[in-house]
Amino acid sequence: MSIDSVQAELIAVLVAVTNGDARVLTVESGFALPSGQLEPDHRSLQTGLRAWVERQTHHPLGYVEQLYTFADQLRGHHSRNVSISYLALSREAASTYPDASWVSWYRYFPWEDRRQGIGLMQNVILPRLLTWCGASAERRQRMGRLFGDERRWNDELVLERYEFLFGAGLIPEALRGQATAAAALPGLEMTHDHRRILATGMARLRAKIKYRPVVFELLAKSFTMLELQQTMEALAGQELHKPNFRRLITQQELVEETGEFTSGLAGRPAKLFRFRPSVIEERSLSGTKLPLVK
Amino acid sequence: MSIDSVQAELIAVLVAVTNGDARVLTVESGFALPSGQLEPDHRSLQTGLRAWVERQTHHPLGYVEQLYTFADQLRGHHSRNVSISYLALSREAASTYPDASWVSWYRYFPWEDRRQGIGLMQNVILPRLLTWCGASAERRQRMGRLFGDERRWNDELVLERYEFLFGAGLIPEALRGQATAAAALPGLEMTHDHRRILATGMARLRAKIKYRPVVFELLAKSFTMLELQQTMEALAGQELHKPNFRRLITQQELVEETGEFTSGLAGRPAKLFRFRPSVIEERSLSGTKLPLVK
DNA sequence: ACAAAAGTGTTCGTCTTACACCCATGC
DNA sequence: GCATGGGTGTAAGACGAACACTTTTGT
Repeated sequence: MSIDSVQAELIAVLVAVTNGDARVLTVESGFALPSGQLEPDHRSLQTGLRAWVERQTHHPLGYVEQLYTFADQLRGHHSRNVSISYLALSREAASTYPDASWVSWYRYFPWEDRRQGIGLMQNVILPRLLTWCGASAERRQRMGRLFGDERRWNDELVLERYEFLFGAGLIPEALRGQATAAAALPGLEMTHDHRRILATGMARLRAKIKYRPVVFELLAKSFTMLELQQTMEALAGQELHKPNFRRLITQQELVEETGEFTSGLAGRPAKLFRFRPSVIEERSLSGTKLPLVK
Repeated sequence: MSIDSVQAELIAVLVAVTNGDARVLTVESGFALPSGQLEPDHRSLQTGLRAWVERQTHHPLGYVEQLYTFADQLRGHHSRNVSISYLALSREAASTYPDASWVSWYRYFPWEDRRQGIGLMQNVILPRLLTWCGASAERRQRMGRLFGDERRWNDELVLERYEFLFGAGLIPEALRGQATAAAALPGLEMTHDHRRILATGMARLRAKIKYRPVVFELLAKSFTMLELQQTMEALAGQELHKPNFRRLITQQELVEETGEFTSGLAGRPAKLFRFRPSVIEERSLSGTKLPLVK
């Protein structure tokens, strides 16, 4: 039972939604997620991450949640790198530090955005997956469950879909060090397994918004129903049924009217709402619900 | 950006269900969860845990899932201990290694078992919590949501309830190093924050069985509907409505008849079922549902 | 015969989904 | 007037919970 020398690193999936666009904070021109070494004066992992991100972005972090921990074995050494990844919600800050940029997460996962139709899916991805499946009934079945069927698309399977595509050799990260450079799918590449970590964060957030009122961390203090809906849609990558969305939100008494209205835009002025702070506690114990597509 | 010296430790919440009793593997006479140092020859954390538990219990591990990672700051040192906790499902093995024992998890959390009535809750816990709440409406409200109300008890809030009791000073672990030794609640103590880790594992498992068919990791190859139901009840700490339970399970086509029957017991012989292996994949993507109480 | 457990049918009410429609503003 | 977005009512249907009842064994 030898005692191992280990380094601990924090990796953040920091999400904001701006203009109906779900974005992550990246470094190295979008090629990496921000990460940093755990420092000895941090009392806990969470405070360590918080301090570190706030120093970088000059913006207070809202919700923070641990995602996953994994260990890389450093070749040749008896040393090891433990990476602890976090999901954090924020709003896009004016002053991000140099070299950092907010990038739409759908640039890394174009197939996860179904709001503008599913042409990419049907014309590019499905055909290539089908050839990879070949005669294997098992592969076809799993493919059907992950990707198929317009109706009953499960938005939470981001990671599973990524790993399926990875296994099918359609993800550049999977091909590193291999000669077979099969043409990759549309979608930006990332260093190491950062794209996998991002997929984990997306999946977690898509699941989370359905039973905890974390969306409000992504919105301004007051907002219209449409803004709220479009934020949800940006995260889910799907359109929602407007009338039912309104009802669901109001029924749950998550929000209250501010008394103000929007103006100057097309259409009838919309009521402005604010989040009822008293429900932060409550809802975390019961659950928030969403209507299904369109 | 100083590089920190870190040790990594694995902690397991290893669960089995035997005779309608949900149990965890413990060491030190039930005072600690099994844990071990991460060794350099483990390729990943998961395989490290797997190898380590299988060596200890001589039983193959079924389902394994990461729970949470936290860091202790070692006083006086510039050194740090990173603990990575796991939930693992197994069946009780004949040969566990010396000093290890399976203990019902309700011995640590008696209030989480509502199958034999809720006398403890009503007679001991609620009165003491009420005095602690005093006039604070906020505390009372939160208490009501976590503990109250017979009807609409949420079985997944194991950790939240533990932390509420912790905050109320009713958990011995909270009082260490303090003079005020208020009489603690029934329920075994554990070292460090192992009881909190166990609570995390219980909560995760109670949530998991509702949307992934992991229960089958805990059962023999063939089983009756009643055995399946009692296993679920042991985990949930609640009784389920028998006729509806049957229907829900059969409707979902999770199981198939083996053709065999039980015999020798009281009552009408029961059909034996086996889990349909083909659904391991499927269900992990859709979901399993359960009826509510009694 | 009776207790104990297995197993089935059906009703009632709620929640989800979808459709249809009216309202208020800018151009 | 008409396009755009805001907002409400309601009916069809799926699903969950509860109740009543029949069947098959051991003692």
